[in-house]
Amino acid sequence: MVKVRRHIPFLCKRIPFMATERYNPRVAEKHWQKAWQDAKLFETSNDDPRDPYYVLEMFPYPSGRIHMGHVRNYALGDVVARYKRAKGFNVLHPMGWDAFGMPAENAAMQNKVHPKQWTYQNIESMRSQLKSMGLSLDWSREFATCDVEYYHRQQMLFLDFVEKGLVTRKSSKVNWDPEDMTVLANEQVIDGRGWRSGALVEQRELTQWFFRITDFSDELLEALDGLEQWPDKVRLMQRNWIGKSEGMLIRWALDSASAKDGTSEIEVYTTRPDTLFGASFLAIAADHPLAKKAAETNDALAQFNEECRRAGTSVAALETAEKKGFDTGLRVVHPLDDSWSLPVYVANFVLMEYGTGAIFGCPSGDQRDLDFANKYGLPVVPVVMPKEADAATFQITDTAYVDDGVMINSRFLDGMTPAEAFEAVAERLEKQSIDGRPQGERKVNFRLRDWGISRQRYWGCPIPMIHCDDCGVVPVPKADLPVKLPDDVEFDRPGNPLDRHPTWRNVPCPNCGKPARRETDTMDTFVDSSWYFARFTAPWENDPTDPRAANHWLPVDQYIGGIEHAILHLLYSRFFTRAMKIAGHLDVSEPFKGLFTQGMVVHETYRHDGAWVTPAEVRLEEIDGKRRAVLISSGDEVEIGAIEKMSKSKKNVVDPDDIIASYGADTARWFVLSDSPPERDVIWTEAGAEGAHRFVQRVWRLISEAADALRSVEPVAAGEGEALQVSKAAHKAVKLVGEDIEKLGFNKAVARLYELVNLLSGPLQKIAAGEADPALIGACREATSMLVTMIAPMMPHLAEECWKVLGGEGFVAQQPWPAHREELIVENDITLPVQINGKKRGDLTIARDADQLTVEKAALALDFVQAALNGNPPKKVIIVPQRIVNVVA
RNA sequence: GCGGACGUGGUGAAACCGGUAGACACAACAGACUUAAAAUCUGUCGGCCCCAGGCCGUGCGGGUUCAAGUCCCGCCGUCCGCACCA
Repeated sequence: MVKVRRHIPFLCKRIPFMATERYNPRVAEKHWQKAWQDAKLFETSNDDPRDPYYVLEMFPYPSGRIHMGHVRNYALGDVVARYKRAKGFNVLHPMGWDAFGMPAENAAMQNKVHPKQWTYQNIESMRSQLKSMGLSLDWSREFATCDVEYYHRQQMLFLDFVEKGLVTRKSSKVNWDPEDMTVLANEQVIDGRGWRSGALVEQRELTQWFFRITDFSDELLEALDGLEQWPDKVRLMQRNWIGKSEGMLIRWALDSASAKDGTSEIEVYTTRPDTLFGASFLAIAADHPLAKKAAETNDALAQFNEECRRAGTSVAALETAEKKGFDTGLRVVHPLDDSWSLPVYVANFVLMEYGTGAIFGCPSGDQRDLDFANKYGLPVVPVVMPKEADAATFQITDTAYVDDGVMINSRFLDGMTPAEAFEAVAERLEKQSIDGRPQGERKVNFRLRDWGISRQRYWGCPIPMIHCDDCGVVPVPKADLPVKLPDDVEFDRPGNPLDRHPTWRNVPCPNCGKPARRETDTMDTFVDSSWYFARFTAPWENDPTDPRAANHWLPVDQYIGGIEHAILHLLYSRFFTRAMKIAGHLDVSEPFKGLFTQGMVVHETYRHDGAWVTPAEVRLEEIDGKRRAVLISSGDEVEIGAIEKMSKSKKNVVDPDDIIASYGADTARWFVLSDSPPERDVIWTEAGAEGAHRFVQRVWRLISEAADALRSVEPVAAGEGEALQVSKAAHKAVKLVGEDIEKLGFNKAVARLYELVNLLSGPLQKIAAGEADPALIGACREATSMLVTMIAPMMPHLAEECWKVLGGEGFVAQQPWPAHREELIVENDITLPVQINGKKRGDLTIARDADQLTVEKAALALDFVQAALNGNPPKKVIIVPQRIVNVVA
């Protein structure tokens, strides 16, 4: 038995089917999209008196084509937007383009296209792709972040932030490619080498612009508690990212032999002062001033420091690398015992950016320190042990003990808990002094660093500052904004074309008029996406926002996007909103009230002769229950690989254009909403898409064939018989589907709609055949109206088509969500499962309002209960009202 | 390395606050219709057995409970983020 399925079936062959034609999405979808546009149905007024509701999906990067991830993201948001409109809200649902960034410059280098041209062309084609999805977007508010009109306002905001002291300049490290003479992004560094040149990448210090997000560390952390409509995991990720810790700064004196020219101590930050007696070394970052100084007279150390700098700037690279250290030869004196001295190492896992760039290592209490100590033969003294362990024999060899317990080998701390020991050490060190200052002080530390926004690239928002030899760094006067990107640039050489632009760079100083130079760094693209949601509320304004409009719409009621943005984008936007508030552009602190993070779209991978093959080149067969894949062109068998995130490199991509062209947008939307819960990954399968499409056709067939009979009758809920079952099912579905959509449980809403259609199919076929009584027709008239209104947020074109054939007025997109009647939903009798000793043995059907005693009596009278009890009284009868009966025999 | 998640039939999943495990769909199989195919419709569909019944079953091993997919402890596996990709 061989079954063959083509990936994309062609539905052009029209098959006559009883009275009606097959639904043709290609015609219907275009028609309704135009009709909505002509009626300006989704253009939103800021003055509408209804309650506002702001739905926003993360705007796309214009890579050129939409992918299935976009389809899923925007389908989810569109359901919410259309549903909320039906619930009577004035909905704002805008769209724009996150249009600055590296790919445009890469394209410029590779294909000799100007980034601007490349970007705007991509936007053109992606806009028409998005429009083919039938999204209820207000396109009149559209903008791209690379529009001068947008980045002009971003420059205004930047200057406001400078004025409010929210911007600073300081030195920070970048990946430097010595061959291409250019700064590389982390993703451009592969195994420590530049992706293009292959040269070993170095770390270089550059003076760069920063937003002072760390001024808000505590505020951003505390306010997370108020974000109740955010996923817990995102709040937790942000909490960990901000990384508040309560610890101590401890000053360690260098011993007399080590101290030289002004440096007499090393300041260390620790969260575990309680483990001080377990210390066996100090470790400092390669960029620590002392490491640099020591390297001046120690070539081997200088070389080691260089090696650390080559490791790249990403934390992941540092931490996964083998832990290495280099003994500086310096020694420090233990703060609680001046006869005890410890060695000072430079270590590759200590970061200058965190704390003081120096740590003390307690090998018994930290796995990393233990590995380090074992490698370099340093002592390991256990200082915390589990409560029940024996201090005399407790030892640490390969695994550090990191849990709570009792202090040992720690002199005056012995017997205390670590928390008590923390206090004891803190009190002592606060009183001790070194060089006239306390040796230790309590300090709250954050892992969060200031936000470096300088990028040495062309395709970004120019930072509106001017460098003057006499006046220093001077802001561009607001009247001179925008600082426009020059169009006449070349990408024939690596590096930032703004740096070598002959005229753009040279300007008179706005202060003194002498020749000066523009800042040639542009802003991180995260800046662009940190306030676009506010700009959407009044994109026509000359100022960055119209505060009235911003306060009317913000915070965004429902924000939807990928989990990959859980930390940076969302944290930066939260900071930006606060900064804009300080600058008077709006009066809210949090940008997003509700957040939803959707999963990815994944697909099977296929390989042939070691090369990846696209799904479109493959035919799937099933022979004797075994799935196999063959190349359409040659018939060769193809290896079916793992299911992975759709990516160009693995070629496991499905082009939404192809899907929409063959099945229509409604099928694509329905598919991505079905089956998988939206927060989880969804596997795109061709069979699943066909199944979704069959449902589209089925709904159309059932409704259009019965439409003639339905059109002329009044919708009315029935009181008895088969018609009552129809009414009950419809009213119940209205209630449950609404609840599911409110909770963003779209897969469950879809399942309930399938259920309703399954139930309606018999009666509707009867009506089409002219065999139904008036009560059934009336009930079905109401039920189909309800069904069509309910599928409208998900499959808007099909719904309009059905609405029309049923003789509905106007657009279904403007219909209110149906109201259900509670009395049709409540059942008089309920069926309770009856368990004996926790195992289900049967059911009990009884009046809904029966009291506990009645239920117990009825349950005990059941024959299988009697049989199980065998004449004995039950030990216990547990009745959970409306849920279950459990008889313990 | 650190941080976060996830794991239920052949597959995607559902199961509210600890209360009928597998709703709904995909795939598969059987039948109806058809000259045939497609489409459509009907039925079966976790495993095992002594099959009107029963036993086992939610990654693995323990525990709490009248009752565990759900709570607790310990493992195993998969995926995501880590500050210049967006």
